[in-house]
Amino acid sequence: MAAATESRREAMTGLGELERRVMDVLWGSTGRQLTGRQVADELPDRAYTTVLTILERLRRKTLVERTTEGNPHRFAATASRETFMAELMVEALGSAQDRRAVLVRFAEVVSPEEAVVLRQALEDLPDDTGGKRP
Amino acid sequence: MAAATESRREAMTGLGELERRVMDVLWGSTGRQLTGRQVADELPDRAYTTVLTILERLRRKTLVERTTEGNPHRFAATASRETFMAELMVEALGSAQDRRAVLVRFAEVVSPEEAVVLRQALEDLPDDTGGKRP
DNA sequence: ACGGTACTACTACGCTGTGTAGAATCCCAG
DNA sequence: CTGGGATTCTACACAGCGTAGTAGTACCGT
Repeated sequence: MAAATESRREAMTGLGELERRVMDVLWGSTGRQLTGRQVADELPDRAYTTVLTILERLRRKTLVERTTEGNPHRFAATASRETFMAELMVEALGSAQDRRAVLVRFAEVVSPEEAVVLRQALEDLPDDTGGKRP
Repeated sequence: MAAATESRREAMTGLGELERRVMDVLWGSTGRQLTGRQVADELPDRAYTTVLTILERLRRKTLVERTTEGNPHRFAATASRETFMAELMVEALGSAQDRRAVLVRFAEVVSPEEAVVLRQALEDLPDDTGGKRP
């Protein structure tokens, strides 16, 4: 099989298909550290060594960390899925000059439900509500 | 020279370095349609044909559209930078199961100034504040 | 102590995407 | 109908991802 055919929708994360699946396993394990074997078992259609390679590459990308206590190394995601996604969003935002405009556009583009959630989340912030202007 | 060395920060957009520069030219031209020549002139360190190739690839990705009136084709971005970025953010959001959690995290992660902007943008929305349910 | 077993590390290869650009072709103006 | 720019075709190098074998290493049971 081939590799990167990610129609940019998937490329969003900057990860390949299998890389994402591996991260999903890690994220899905309630933050618990998993051995390479355990991760590989969740991906039965891939060879164990393949999964290990991916885990190592993910480690280089600082998405995964490894605890080397005893022999079976254990792997865990360095950030929760939510944090990762949120950071992704912030990065997208950050690469624009006019963040303001992007945010406005974003507010327009998200679904109404999400707008509500977001509004709520912003209100629940410990921070001030008042007139900050950059 | 080599190609994709985009440390995932840049890969965010799913675009390569030159592709992004080309988009920047297009976005920077106030939405005006530019000929391939004009775009290439903004990127003096690249060959004209190189720029044309990129433009064509961008067109395949539906990021750029071409108007074929007369001979000098004219190119323009299909969406504003802001819209593109905002869509990118939405995509990141959409690829998570728990959009709610991501949004909450996002609210926490953005800078206070941006939180304010976002809040404002959400309030300025023509939409209602209350309970929309599809 | 020795062999088996499991784990890790090293190495390699094919495919696709991006950057790069020359070559070939096309089309309009003069 | 000819020159010159514009457009399209074709090609190549290199990096990243998917894929996995092989080799090296540590541990465990007998």
